[in-house]
Amino acid sequence: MSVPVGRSPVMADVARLAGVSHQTVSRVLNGHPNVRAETQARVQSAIEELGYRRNSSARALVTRRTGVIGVVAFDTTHYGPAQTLSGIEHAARADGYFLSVVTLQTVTREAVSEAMDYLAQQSVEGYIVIAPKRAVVEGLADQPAERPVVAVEGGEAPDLPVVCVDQVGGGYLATRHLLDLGHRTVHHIAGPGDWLEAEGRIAGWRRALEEAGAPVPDPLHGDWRPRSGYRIGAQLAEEREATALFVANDQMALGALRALGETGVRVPDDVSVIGFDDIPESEFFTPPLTTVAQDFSEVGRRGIGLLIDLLEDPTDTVPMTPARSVVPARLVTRVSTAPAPV
Amino acid sequence: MSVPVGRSPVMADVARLAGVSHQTVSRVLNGHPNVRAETQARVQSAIEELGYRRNSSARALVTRRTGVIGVVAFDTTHYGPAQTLSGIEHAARADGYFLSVVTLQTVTREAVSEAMDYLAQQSVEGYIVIAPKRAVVEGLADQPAERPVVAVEGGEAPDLPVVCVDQVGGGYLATRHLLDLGHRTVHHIAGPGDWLEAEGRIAGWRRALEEAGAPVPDPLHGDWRPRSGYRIGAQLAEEREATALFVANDQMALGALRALGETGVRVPDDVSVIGFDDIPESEFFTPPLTTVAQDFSEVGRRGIGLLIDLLEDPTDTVPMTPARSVVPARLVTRVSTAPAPV
DNA sequence: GGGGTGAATGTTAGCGCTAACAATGTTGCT
DNA sequence: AGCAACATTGTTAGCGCTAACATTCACCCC
Repeated sequence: MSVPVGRSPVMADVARLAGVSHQTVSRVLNGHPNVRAETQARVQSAIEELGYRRNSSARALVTRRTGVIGVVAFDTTHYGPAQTLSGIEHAARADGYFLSVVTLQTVTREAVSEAMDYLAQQSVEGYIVIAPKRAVVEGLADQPAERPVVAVEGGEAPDLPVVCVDQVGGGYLATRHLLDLGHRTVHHIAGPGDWLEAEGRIAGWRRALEEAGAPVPDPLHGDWRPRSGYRIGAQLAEEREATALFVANDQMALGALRALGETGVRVPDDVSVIGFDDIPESEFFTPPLTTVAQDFSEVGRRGIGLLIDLLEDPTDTVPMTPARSVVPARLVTRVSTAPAPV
Repeated sequence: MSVPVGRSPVMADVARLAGVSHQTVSRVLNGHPNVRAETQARVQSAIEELGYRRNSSARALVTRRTGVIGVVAFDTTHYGPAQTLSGIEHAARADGYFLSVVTLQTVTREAVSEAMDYLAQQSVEGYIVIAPKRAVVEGLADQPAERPVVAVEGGEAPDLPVVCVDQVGGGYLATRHLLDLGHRTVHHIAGPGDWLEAEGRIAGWRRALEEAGAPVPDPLHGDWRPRSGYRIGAQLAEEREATALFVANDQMALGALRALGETGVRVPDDVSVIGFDDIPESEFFTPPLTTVAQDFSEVGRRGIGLLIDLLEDPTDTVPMTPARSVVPARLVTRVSTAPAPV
């Protein structure tokens, strides 16, 4: 008896040791109700004695379920995406699913569909795609869709279940905050044009300005990175016109802060600056940055929740209007914003 | 003919359409040499016509290979770990492996072994464990080790293949840089005591000081986060003793920079500050931070390389001295360090 | 006491694939 | 021509599991 050498134990080994059929072992493993408590205990201890572990491939082959969710992520060096991924991972594990992750260098339609193809090789049951660009979301909707897909940060994706942070609301919140402080208008350093998050934040900013009857300056587009914020910030500092600046993310805000500081523009005395994301560093910028926080973990959780609903839904029908879940943004007030100079 | 409805096509369907046996289809799929070009083309087009995709579970069942590598990561909200994960992911995909990731909230021995257990359910072929704490590495060495494990950032793990950045060298580099600028000694804000990276950086710092015959102040331990750097920085500013400060990561350096600035200590005129990590933000700190860069992607690549060697090594013997790969650190000079005040 | 009921267990048949072997056809060489 | 060697294809068995059905047994009720 004891532990067989040479190969790892299979169900039949456990069955033999426990003096039952392999099917009874299977029943114990799957929590089937009609097994005598005494039998169950015998099987259980045989499992432990042998260190038996069920072969997931064999199981998947017959159940036609792998329990694997494919995730297409990108650019996990940024705070937001990394946090979202982490939220997805925890939620998935809590529900007993495994995650297979592909991270993309470039966020294009082709790269995404290639990644999904790669994941399909592994028989994932469904996908979560972090889709921050319009082109990606549209490409996603075109896909043959053999398996459920949930888009995260997919803006107002028309035909796809989506979870996202309320970017428009966040942009509105930020702008409104500055207008409430008495600024005549608010300039905006935006993200790249094709990013949905950038679009949403612009929309919220514009709405707040229009609602208040304030002039709407042209938004200035950066590339999310500190350097672009620095460049645009330097330009604004030179023009000496803006008194309030809404920057579409904290990294660019950092660059802008630095450019302003270097040219002798005081923040917040001369210019108020507000960011977006609330990265851990922003509390310690010079000066500490007022910003808009997003609950990325919640986005991940809801994304997984939505996908699992789709996977386990017994009715095979796709609902007319795909589910849509919007997580609110939150204003975090620190030092970089102050009443307009008189 | 055409696409069968109701179920996805299997190898037999392709075989029928192409007029061959299913085994020939298998041979084409596996790139077996002895298949006539014409047959291969016929099979290929049948595959495309049906949209056939090989069932990975069935394949894994018979080959006993899942092609899945389990990754135990933690705290992917920090720059370094997130970057490392990304490097691992790209390298794995390039070699045709899939990644199943578990991220941990707490880095304890138990959490790691639980995570590995979870991954074992999915029949991963091997593990990459990001093991930044001594306890974790030791726990890893105790594991039954049914499958290969590679530790990343595991310091000088005794009995385990390890890939890590040369933390000692990096600490030495940073300290040496400050000593070369004429500072009498260098104070150190270290990471938490049980972190291997913190230990390594301390060791390098200490070696550089001792080598130069400089006094060795007590290292002050933070928790990697900006706030702790701020607290310790404020304390140092009050003491007015240090002229050179080596901070174990950029986030704490940011906090220290802020504390110094608030108390009127000028950087680098009064105090030089050097960080570690070279996060994207550090170039735009006030002032731009001199720091030590780590090539995380390279770490990920080497980690996967090592593991795959282990997986595909035909000899089953574990080498006497496990492989060990050390990636050098690199000094990035910016504005926050300057010659000692006279 | 007999038959119906349901709980507990066993037996059998695949899931879709690859490995091993068997059976062809094809070539080159004596 | 005839045979060996090899290239090409087909046939069969089985990986380890679960679903479906079959069997056994205890129990209950009229």
